[in-house]
Parts: sequence; structure tokens; C-alpha cells
Amino acid sequence: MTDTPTKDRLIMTAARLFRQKGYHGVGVAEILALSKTPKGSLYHHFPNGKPDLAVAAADWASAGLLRIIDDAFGPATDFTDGATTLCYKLAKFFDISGGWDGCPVSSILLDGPENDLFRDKVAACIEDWTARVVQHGTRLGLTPGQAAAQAELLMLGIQGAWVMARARRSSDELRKLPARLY
Amino acid sequence: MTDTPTKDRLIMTAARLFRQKGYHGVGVAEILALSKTPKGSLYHHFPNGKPDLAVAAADWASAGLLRIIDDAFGPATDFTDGATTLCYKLAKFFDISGGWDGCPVSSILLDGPENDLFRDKVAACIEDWTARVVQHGTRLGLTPGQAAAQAELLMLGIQGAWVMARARRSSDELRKLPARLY
DNA sequence: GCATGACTGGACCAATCGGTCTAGAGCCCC
DNA sequence: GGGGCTCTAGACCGATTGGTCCAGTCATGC
Repeated sequence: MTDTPTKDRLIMTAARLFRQKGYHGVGVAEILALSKTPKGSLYHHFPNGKPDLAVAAADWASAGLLRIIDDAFGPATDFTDGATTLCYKLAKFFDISGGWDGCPVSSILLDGPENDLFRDKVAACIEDWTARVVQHGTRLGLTPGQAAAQAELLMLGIQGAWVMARARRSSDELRKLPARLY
Repeated sequence: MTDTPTKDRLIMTAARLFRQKGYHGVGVAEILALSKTPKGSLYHHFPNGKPDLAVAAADWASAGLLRIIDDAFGPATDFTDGATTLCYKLAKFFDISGGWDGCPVSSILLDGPENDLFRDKVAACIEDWTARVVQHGTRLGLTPGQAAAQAELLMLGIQGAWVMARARRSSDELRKLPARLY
């Protein structure tokens, strides 16, 4: 991480901290200290400061989640198989990030300022994920209607299970999701 | 509200604001201004200040949710009927609180300080709700095993739908939940 | 070698944060 | 009517907040 470009280092550190404590729970100073970055660099790369950085962090995290979706559904034999793998991968992701951190996007953006930019972005990210799952669904033989319904249910279930996992501090909530849904 | 006792006024105002912007997103000054309460009163009723008030607000909100659960399942003819009514009631609750605010407990406590008291309390509240739903389930003819599974699924679904409702800024996410689950 | 850009380093700022403290208002009981 | 309590009212505090600003560093082009 020490040789990571400054901008990326800021984004990754910010994403981690925001997921742990929410947008308002993290001070700029803390991000700077943890990423060993001086203040000047932050406001060079993100002229609008904290909000800019938060959006960038959410974007980066959202892209990561899209990759996880692809990894889970890529080798899947049917939709349920892919969905199950996805839940297990997310459970592992939850564990390695400390067994507490929230869903990147909802943690960063739902807790953010009362700003339309933030609120629109949450919706956009969720739409991206859903669309990707729909895509995999149709590829795996579902009709467009079935795929849409299944994708909605899965995204909803994951968000719910993620909240439960935080509350109970156990990634098993995510692992148990497929059994509950299917 | 003007004739409400000071302590209750503080709790209700705090609950509303915390649901909107999360624990760290709300300053003590804002709660005081909106509830027209001087600082001294806050630290008289809640010697530990903001954290104390947040826990009291979460408790109060949690009790309110228990009442909503009872209202929904009380006159229900079977479990699915009760669950559907509950979702509709929550959708209305979501709308009248401005179409943005989160689930009281997860908004207040999941975003709170990295404090075991806060984290344990989220879990306790969710356990309370689940237990109450289980109780209604068995009363409506489900076996204990069925009731537990159905209650878990319903709580998970509600949390998920609530996140989706915030992201899409539409209470319909909550209303559509029963159709998705059953 | 020198000029020009991107980037770093950190001093500095006003505003806000949560919290403390004390003076006194209002009420009840003796 | 006075002693003692709960509660209100708000001035005040040090710490931290996000943000600005500029001098200095460095690599790259000429």
C-alpha cells in the first residue's frame, strides 16, 4: 500500500473507514493519518474535499462488488448456484473486513450529507448491481421477467442479511440467506 | 409537543433526527434547537449526554415498532396476512417520516460510536422484534420451527426492503415485500 | 540548466463539536 | 416564609471539525 499512488491510497483508506463508521463518523484527519497523506494532497486530488472523496470511494467499492458478482455467477450452473456462491463470497468479504463493516455503498452514502448527489448515487449503484445480476440470470436460462424478479429478491435479501450480520456480528447471516430464500 | 415533558421531547426529537442523518450526522445543538430545550436540561436528564440520549431514543423507537407489530398481527387471520399488513404499516410509517428516514434502531445504533453498549443494543432490539413475531406466528397456527424460520425471513426482508426504500426513495419497496417473499 | 507543471507538506483558520458549570426559577413540604 | 429539591437557562471551555493557503519538492519538457 505504501507504493500505491496517493489518490488510490486515499480512496481505499476512505472506503474502509467509511464502511466502519459511516460518513460523518470519520474525520478527514483520520483518513489522512491512516493513509499517511498530507492535507494538501487530498485537496489537490479532490478539490471538493470530503464529499468528493466519499463518492470516489463508493464508486470504487461498487466496482469491486460488481467484480464479486461476476466471479460468483461466472462459473455457476444455474441462478441459485450463482446466488449461493455470491452470498458465501460476501460473507467472506464481511469477515476479512473485520466482521462489522457495512455494505460499502449504503454505509458511505445513506449516512452521508442530505445531498441529492449522494442519494442518487446509492440508487445508481444498486441499479448497476441489479442489472448485472439480471444479465447473469438470463444467461443462465431465466426469462427476462424471472431474472428481474430473482435479481430484485437477491439484492433485497443481501441488504437485509448484511444488516442482520452487522447486528448479530456474524457473517453466517449472509451464508444462511440462500437457504432462507430458495 | 410543546406541552410534552422535556425528557420525552428530547427523546422524540433525537429519534427523528438520528433516523434522518445517523448518530454522527446530528449535533447536540440541533436536537436542542429543534426541541426548544436548553443545554442544561439535556445533561440533567441524560448525565452521559449524547450516547445516553441515543440509547433512550432507540429504546423508545423499538417499543413503537413492537406496537406496530402487534397492531399488524393482532387482527390477522394467518401469518402471511399479518406480515403483509406489517409491511404496509411500515411503508406508511416510512412515508409520514419524510420518505427517507431509516429503520430507527439500525439508523441510530449501527452508525453510532464503536461501543459495545450500542452494538449489543441493536442485536437485543432485533431479537425482541423477532421474538414477538414468533409469538404471533405460533398463535396463528405455525409450529415453533416454522414460526422461527418465518420470523427470521420477515425481519431480514424488512431490513432489506427498508434499505432499498431509502435508496430508491419509495415506500413501495416495503409494500412489494410480501409478494416477493410469499 | 532552466522553466513549468503536478504534487506534497504542513501551518493556519473560523466554525462547530460534545461537555461543564453555575445562577436562579419554580415547586413542595415543613 | 423559608429550606431543599428538581429542573431550566445559557455562558463558557478545550478539542476537533472540514477547509484554505502557500512555500517547497520533484519530474518532465525544452
